[in-house]
Amino acid sequence: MLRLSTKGQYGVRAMYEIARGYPDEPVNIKSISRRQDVSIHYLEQILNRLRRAGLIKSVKGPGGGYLLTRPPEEISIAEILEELEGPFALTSCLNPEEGCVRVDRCVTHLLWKSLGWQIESFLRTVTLDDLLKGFKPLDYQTLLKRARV
Amino acid sequence: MLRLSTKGQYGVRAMYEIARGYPDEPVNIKSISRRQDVSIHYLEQILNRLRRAGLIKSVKGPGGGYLLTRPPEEISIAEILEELEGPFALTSCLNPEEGCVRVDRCVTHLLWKSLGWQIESFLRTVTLDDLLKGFKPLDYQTLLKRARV
DNA sequence: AAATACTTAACTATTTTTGTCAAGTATTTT
DNA sequence: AAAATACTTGACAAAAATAGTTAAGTATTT
Repeated sequence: MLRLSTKGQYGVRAMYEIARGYPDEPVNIKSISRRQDVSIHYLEQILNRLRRAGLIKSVKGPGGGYLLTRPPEEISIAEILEELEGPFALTSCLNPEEGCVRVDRCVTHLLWKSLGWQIESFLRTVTLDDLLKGFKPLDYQTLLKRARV
Repeated sequence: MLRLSTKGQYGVRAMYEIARGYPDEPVNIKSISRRQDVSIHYLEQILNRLRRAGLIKSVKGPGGGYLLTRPPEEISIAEILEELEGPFALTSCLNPEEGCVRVDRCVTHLLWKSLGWQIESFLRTVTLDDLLKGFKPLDYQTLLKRARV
C-alpha cells in the first residue's frame, strides 16, 4: 500500500550522489550506477527528467557528469518526487487532471486530501543536505518549526 | 505516486456505511453497493477481509447485513487500511517480510521509515466517528494532542 | 580522431490492480 | 418445509502501471 515507485526511490538516491559533488565536481552516471546498484540505462531515464525539470544540469565530455543547480539545502525531497511521480494525490479523484465527480457526497475526499498535505509538508522539510548529514528522524518540535506552523 | 488502491478507498467508504448502522442496525451489502457505487462482488471480497480481521461481523438471513464490532470512535482509518493493504511500508525493503540488504549503506532508509510513521500516526488519529461527523482537516494543535506528543 | 559522457525514443516483460464469475452455505420468514 | 435473503470462498482474467532494456544517436574535451 502507498508504495513509492523505484523511480522515485532511485531518483532520490541518485540526487544524493550528485549532491556529494556539489558545487563543482560533476558526478558521472556510471559511478552513481555503481554506488547505488541501479542500471545505467534506467538512471539515464530518471536523470533526464530531473534535468529537464531544472534540478540538475549535465556536463559533457571526459570528466563530465551531473551537477546540482542549487545548493543541497535548497532542494527538498518533495521536489524530486514530484518531478518523478507527479503531484501528491493519493486518489485519482484528487488528481487535478482527472477530477472527482462525487466530491460533494464523498465522505473521504477531505481525508485523503489532508493526508496528501501531511505527506507533502513533511517531505518539503527534508532536503538533500539533511541526507548528506545523515538523516535522522526529526522530532515534532523541529518539524513544526520548519513547517512554520 | 503513492496512490491508495481502490480496495483501501472502497473499504473505508464501506466501513463508513456500516458505521451508520451502529450499534444495532445491520447494513446489507446491496445498500452499501448502491450508496457507494461499488460492485457487490468486489465489496464481498473487501468485507470478507475486514470481517476476518474482526472489524465487522455479519448477520445472516433476511434483514441481515454487517455490523461494527466496536464503536465508531474506536476504529481508526489506519486499522482499516492495514487490513486491506498491509503495513505502512513505503518501500519493499521496509516490508518486514522482505527485508533490506543494504540498510547500513542506505541513505534513504530512515527517511522512508519516518514518512511511514508520519502517515500511520496521522491515520491513527482519524476514526470512523470523525467521518460520521463530517471530517474536517484537524489543525496541528489538535493533531499533536491526539497523538499525545 | 578518439574517448568519454549524456540524450532520446521505442519497446517489452513483469507485476499489481481491479475487478468478475461460479458455486456454494447459513438464516429467517411464511 | 420452502422460499427468499444474505453472506462466503476460491479461482480466474482483463487492464493498467511499473520496471526496466535496447538501440541509435548527439555533444564535448583531450
